[in-house]
Amino acid sequence: MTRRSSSVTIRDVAKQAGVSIATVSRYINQTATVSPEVASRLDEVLETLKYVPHTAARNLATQKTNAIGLLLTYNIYGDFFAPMLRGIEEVIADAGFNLLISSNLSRDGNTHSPALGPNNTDGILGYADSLTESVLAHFYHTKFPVVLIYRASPPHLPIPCVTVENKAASKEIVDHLIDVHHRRRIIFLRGPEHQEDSYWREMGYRTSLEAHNIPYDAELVWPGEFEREVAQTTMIELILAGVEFDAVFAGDDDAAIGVLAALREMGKRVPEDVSVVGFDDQRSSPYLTPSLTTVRAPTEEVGRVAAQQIIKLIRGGQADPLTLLPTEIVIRNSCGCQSD
Amino acid sequence: MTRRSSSVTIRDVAKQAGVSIATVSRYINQTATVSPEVASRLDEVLETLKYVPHTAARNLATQKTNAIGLLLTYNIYGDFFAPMLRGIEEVIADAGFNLLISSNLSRDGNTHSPALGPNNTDGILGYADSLTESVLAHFYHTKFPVVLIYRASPPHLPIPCVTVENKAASKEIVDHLIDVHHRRRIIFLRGPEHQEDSYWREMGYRTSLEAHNIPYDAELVWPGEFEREVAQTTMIELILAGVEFDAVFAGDDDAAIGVLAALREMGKRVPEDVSVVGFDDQRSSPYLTPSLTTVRAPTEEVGRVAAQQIIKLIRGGQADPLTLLPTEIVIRNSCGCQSD
DNA sequence: CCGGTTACTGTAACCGGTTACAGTAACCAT
DNA sequence: ATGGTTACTGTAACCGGTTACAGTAACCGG
Repeated sequence: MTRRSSSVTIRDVAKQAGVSIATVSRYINQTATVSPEVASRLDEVLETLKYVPHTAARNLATQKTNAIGLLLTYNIYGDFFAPMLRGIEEVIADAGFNLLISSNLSRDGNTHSPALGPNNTDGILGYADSLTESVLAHFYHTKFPVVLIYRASPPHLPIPCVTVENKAASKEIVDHLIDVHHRRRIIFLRGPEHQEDSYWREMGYRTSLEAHNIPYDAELVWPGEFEREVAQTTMIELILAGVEFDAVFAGDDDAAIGVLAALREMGKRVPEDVSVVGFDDQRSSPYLTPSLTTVRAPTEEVGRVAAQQIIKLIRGGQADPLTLLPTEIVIRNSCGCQSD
Repeated sequence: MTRRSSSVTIRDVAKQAGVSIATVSRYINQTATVSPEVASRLDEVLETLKYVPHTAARNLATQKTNAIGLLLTYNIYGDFFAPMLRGIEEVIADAGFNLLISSNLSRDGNTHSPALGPNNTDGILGYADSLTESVLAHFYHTKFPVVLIYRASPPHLPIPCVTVENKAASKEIVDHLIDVHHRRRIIFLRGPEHQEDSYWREMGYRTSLEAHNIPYDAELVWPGEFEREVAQTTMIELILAGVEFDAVFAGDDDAAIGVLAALREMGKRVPEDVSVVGFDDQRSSPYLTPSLTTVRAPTEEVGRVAAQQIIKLIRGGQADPLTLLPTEIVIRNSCGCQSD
């Protein structure tokens, strides 16, 4: 066939304007000055021909892709995902990069290499456990820019990461339950095992108990998996089993919704009989009944910061080893307070 | 400098294996058979060298990018976004494409050409009004594959689109209000002007009224903008203005949340005094008080279908001019029914 | 033994840009 | 006039793949 692509190339422009392709390239990229006459002639030709440089050709020549990859895990549910993406997209677009997204559930099973990497991106953002440790190690040793989101870097791989402060806010919200509402038997619903957020939230919970001389009681800590249904059935079982408690720290807001449903179902009043608190401050949390006391995580900011970090790295700079974004507790009614 | 990129190229592989680069290429792409000895030698070399073909080079040579673009508008809030993306990503990944995302809020203001187009994607998915009509026309005439999501194609541009059935379900839910709950003065809260979903939902509302011989009353139709706050203040004003009504079709679930808040604030009971229904069935809708009667839109399916269509187009096939995904009303308590 | 397949392989010309290097002309100071 | 700048421009060699075309050897039927 040898049919050239129908698109207009730099040579077409050069011919039309009566200059060499090098001049066209230089003018377009502003990498050298061009005589005024040539400039205006080029302006005109570029306009009439509607020339757009071919990305692949440019990438090949410059050895840059101008794209940043975002690696996701399959479980992109949840409210927090859209804001995170917005944060990322915003700064990436402003910096003139494109965003490439891939989730690692790809059909090729567990090929150790992800769909995004050095050959099609200038750097990648790895969400949670979307990257295995071995891939991470490989990227690290080849100095390929990577920033981790919602995940700490593995032991011997000092890869920059950005996530939110879980422990302090968890302690604070449990403190609130104890200090303000005099709760002492507080159930904690864990997230998925080996999940970092979950781990640190539990640490916050334990730290608060310790600080108040309340012994840790294994009978009060159960799986909630950050999921509504799981939390709901767990709570129902606990109640049926006769476990005594006066408050629930649900792990996250999704689980809190399940807890609320379970308590209503079992005839317990919130917040009179039991206080309930969550973590995340989802969009719907203010509108639950009662409105949910929880912890606000600056999700969009996480995205923004992560994007800034990877861009800094790509530009040859240093990134911060660890960015822990502050969280704040937001008091509503489910704990027993009377907010507006 | 002339420093070659550190990455291993097809020539390195060829040299190591003692064959020509053409042979390596053919083996990798399975475009021709290769003798068994060469094959096994290549397997080995590929493995030890960890060769990964350079995407840009391949794109340049084949004139394909193997990527699909998704154009977004700035307002990617909302629950519906994550599922839509999941649907898209799922089928795109399965088909071996990459997903490129860009929102059109880019700093270069309203440059008429979007960041994603023929030079860096094989086809694009345009969400809502992310593409201007003139760009759409240009793509259409150059036969560049485009599929529209949540938007109908403009008059003279038969571009495939996939969206959700709004009118029938809206009529059905208003029918329910009238037939089952004997409501007659039903407020409708419009979405943003010129928004297609909003238009068809209003058509459904009107059609239902007509079918029941209830005259359309302009006093009952007000802006809700699909936003919580707007809906809430609108409702409060209406009540203060003394408008009589016994039901509200909120336009969408977000607005319904605002309506619920306004009614509570003004001392009206739902559903005893007024029935409230929404549209979308957001994740939180079952957990509102009372649980929200609404319409379920198959958002993830929209993403999947759109992705399938664009892939079909890219592969040279025909796409369906219009895919209208069915919606279904889901009855809960806010209308007055007693669901579980 | 010979012509025609079949199976495989290599050479070299692309794809569409960027950029090192060399060259030209104009200008300036000596 | 001479040499040294400065300002601009063109030639051609890349970047790392794909693929048309040509070539070779082995095999097969007559």
